Order: sequence, then structure tokens, then C-alpha cells
Amino acid sequence: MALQNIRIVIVEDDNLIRDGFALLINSTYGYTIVNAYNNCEDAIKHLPEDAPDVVLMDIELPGMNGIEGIEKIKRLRPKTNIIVVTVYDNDSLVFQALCAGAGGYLTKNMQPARLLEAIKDIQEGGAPMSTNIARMVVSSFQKNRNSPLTARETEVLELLSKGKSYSTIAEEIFVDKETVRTHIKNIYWKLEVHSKAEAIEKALKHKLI
Amino acid sequence: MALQNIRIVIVEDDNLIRDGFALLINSTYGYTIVNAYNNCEDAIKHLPEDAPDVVLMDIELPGMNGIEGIEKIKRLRPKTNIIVVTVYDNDSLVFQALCAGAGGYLTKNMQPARLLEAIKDIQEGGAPMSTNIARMVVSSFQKNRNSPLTARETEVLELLSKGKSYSTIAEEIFVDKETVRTHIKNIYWKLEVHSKAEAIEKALKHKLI
DNA sequence: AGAAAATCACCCATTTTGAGGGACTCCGGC
DNA sequence: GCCGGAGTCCCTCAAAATGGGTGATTTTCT
Repeated sequence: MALQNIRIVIVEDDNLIRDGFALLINSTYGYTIVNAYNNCEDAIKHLPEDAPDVVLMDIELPGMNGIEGIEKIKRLRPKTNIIVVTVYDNDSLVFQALCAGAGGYLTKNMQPARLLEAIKDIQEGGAPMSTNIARMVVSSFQKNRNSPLTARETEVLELLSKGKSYSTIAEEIFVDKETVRTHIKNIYWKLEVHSKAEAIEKALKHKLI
Repeated sequence: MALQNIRIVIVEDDNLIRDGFALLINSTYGYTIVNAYNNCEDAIKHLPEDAPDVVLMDIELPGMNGIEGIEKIKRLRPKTNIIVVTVYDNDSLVFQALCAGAGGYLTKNMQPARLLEAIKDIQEGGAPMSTNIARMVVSSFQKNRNSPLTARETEVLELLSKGKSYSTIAEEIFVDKETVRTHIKNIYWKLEVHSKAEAIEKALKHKLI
């Protein structure tokens, strides 16, 4: 079988970490660091020549940050697999990175060997994540189990959040428009809001829908 | 250090698979199968006595299906960790299961040892997933990179999808209401729709927002 | 039996929406 | 230097949607 050599680019501003990763990866058969940068701008400039299969991307960087970097790289070479490697594990950054196009997310407290596994995993169609990141991602799907809203109210609010009008909602759940109005009035009262936008905002924030 | 014995319940209607899992797990130190059922109803009935830390749940089951089962179990014992183990890997089922409260999702083509890893992982705050499932989950965050909409139009549509009115959107992005109206007219033209609800529906479907 | 949930009704004023026109900048690519 | 896309703003019009108030009946579950 032909050797499939995985071409890897590192973007990381800490020299020690960058060189450490490079050494580890280069000394592994089948993995090659084609280049290592300390900022996104340079990495993007050399993207055509480097032609990486995988980019290991830090988030906090001088100049363009990692999130923007991910976006630009994915726009220029959509097939590039990007794994974020960072110390940050707060919700906002993780979801921003994934939305921008990251295919994996590791926090720097991993064992070095995990890095190699992750590269292999993402090349095989996986999405390598540190345990805490995976949990955050999965949790993001789950609703609040202590919603003040009834099942029907939740259903109505969900349809409302899809931009549907009272009349459309009424048709879809086979009740009168007046009933929908009553449900919405009760929703507003329970959520202590006075408009559709406020209700949706609060519902999303508390994961009621 | 005190032995931490993980209490596990299996819900799986295939006798062969169920007994296989049970044998594997019971023969591993620190893991105990407290009970194994071939349907959700029985598992839920015995939930208080079984007091499982982890439930391994199949999806296709006689009677109540796995999704409903997950919901009920999480409602009764929210701290129970549920791992779905199934042959199905289509988007809809995966997201339904995660929304219902599953904390992990494995497809049955795994190596048996993966099951033990997964149980350990979920007990330690992770979210074990098969590679293809992880990729599906991560992909669900990513937007279509070939949107027909401009950046501004996307921004407007995003705000519209949060239930905001033209005037509110105008205020938030510091332009005139008339400008918002123009953007929305262009959005409708590009998406070939004639209302807010249709636009949002189409945008969500094609992951434009 | 009582409470919570779900259903429908009617009033009113205001805001929002969708569709049709037209017009003016600013900027990047050719 | 010109063209076109993107973004901005303006006007009119009629229909639809929204939010608030008040009240009432039925169903469901405990």
C-alpha cells in the first residue's frame, strides 16, 4: 500500500510548544510538518505551497486571531482539516471555532500522543475533541429540564421562533388562532417579557427551546 | 482508595448483543451490570432499585422507543448518564437522542473495548461518540460556505430569525429601517420566498444562518 | 374534588410586513 | 476610468400581525 503522508501545518505563537509539537509529529512515520508559523497571516500566505491536510491552530495569536484564521483557511482551502489546540475551553470560543470551520478541538492539557491520534482521527472523518469539549458540545443540544413552560407552550414558542405567524401556528397545531394567542400571552407572563423577540431571546438563553 | 463500582443497566432487545455486553462488562473490575432489559418500560419501572450510574440504550425497541426512554429516564433521574448504542447513524436520530438527554452515542460497529472506554469517559465528564457521530455533531455547527447572501444580508436574516422586527434590527445594526427593508426584499428574492417564515425555514435548511 | 392545562371568544389600537417603485454612495476588478 | 455589486435611504399602500385586556369552557391529571 502506498504511503499516505499527512501534511501538517502548525500555527502557534509559543516557540516551545510549537517546536515540541513539530518534533513529536516529525518523528512519527507518516506525519510531516510542512511548516510552522507563529501567526495566521503567514500561514495563510503560504497556504498554496504548504497544501496542508491538517492545520493545528492556536486561538490567541498576535494579529489575526485563530477564529478568523480558521474562517479564512476554510474559505481558501475548504478540504483542509483544522484542529484547534488551545488552553481556552470556554463555551463561546469553542462554538465560535466550530462554527468557523474547525473540525476538532483539543485543550493543551492532553498527553502529546493524543495529538497524533487526533490528526489520524480527523483524516479518517472523525472530530477529535477533548473530553470536556465533547461534553460541552453535546450539552449544547440539551434543553433545560426545569422549564416553566408547559409542553404546549414550548411547542408554540418553538414555532414562533421559526418566524411563523399566530395564524400559521394555529393551523399547524390544529387549534384556533385565539388559542395560540392565549398560549403566547401566558408565555410572556411566565417569562416576564412583552414581545416575541424578548421571549425568544430569553428562551434561547435558558435553553427552553 | 475506595473502589468506585460503576452501576450499569442495559436496555437492548437483541438477546445476543445484550448478553455479550453484559458478559464483557461484568468481567471487568469496577463495572457491574445491575440489570439488563429488552424494553424501556421495564427499565424505567426498576429505575429506583437499579439506581444505575450509566444506561446503555438501544434505539429501536419494542414498545417505547429509545428516544422516549431517554427522556423519561433523564426526567426521573437526571444524573443518570445515558449512552446510546445502536446501528442507526442518521442525523435525525442522533440529534433527537442528544436533545432527549443522551450523553454519548456509539454505533454498533465498534470494538467491544470501546464500550468500556465510553463508560469510563462519560463517568469522568466526557461525551463518548463514534467518529462518524462526532463529525456529524461538529458539522451541525458549521454554515454553508456557498451562501447566495451577502454578509449584511446574512446578518439581517440572523436577527430576523431571532424574532426581531425591522425597526429593532435597524437600531441594532445602526441603519435606517428602510435599509433593512431593502435587505429583506433582496433576501426574499434570492431565496425565492415571500415571507419571513419561509426565509428562515429555507435558511436553516441550507445552513445559511 | 381541585388544580393545572388547554381551548376559544371578542374588544381595541398600534405596529409590522410585503410589494411596488426609485436613487444615491462606495469600492474593487477589469 | 468604467461597471457592477453591495450597502444605503426614500416613498406609498393595503393587508396582516401583534400585544393587551377580560372572560369562559373543557380536558387532564393528581
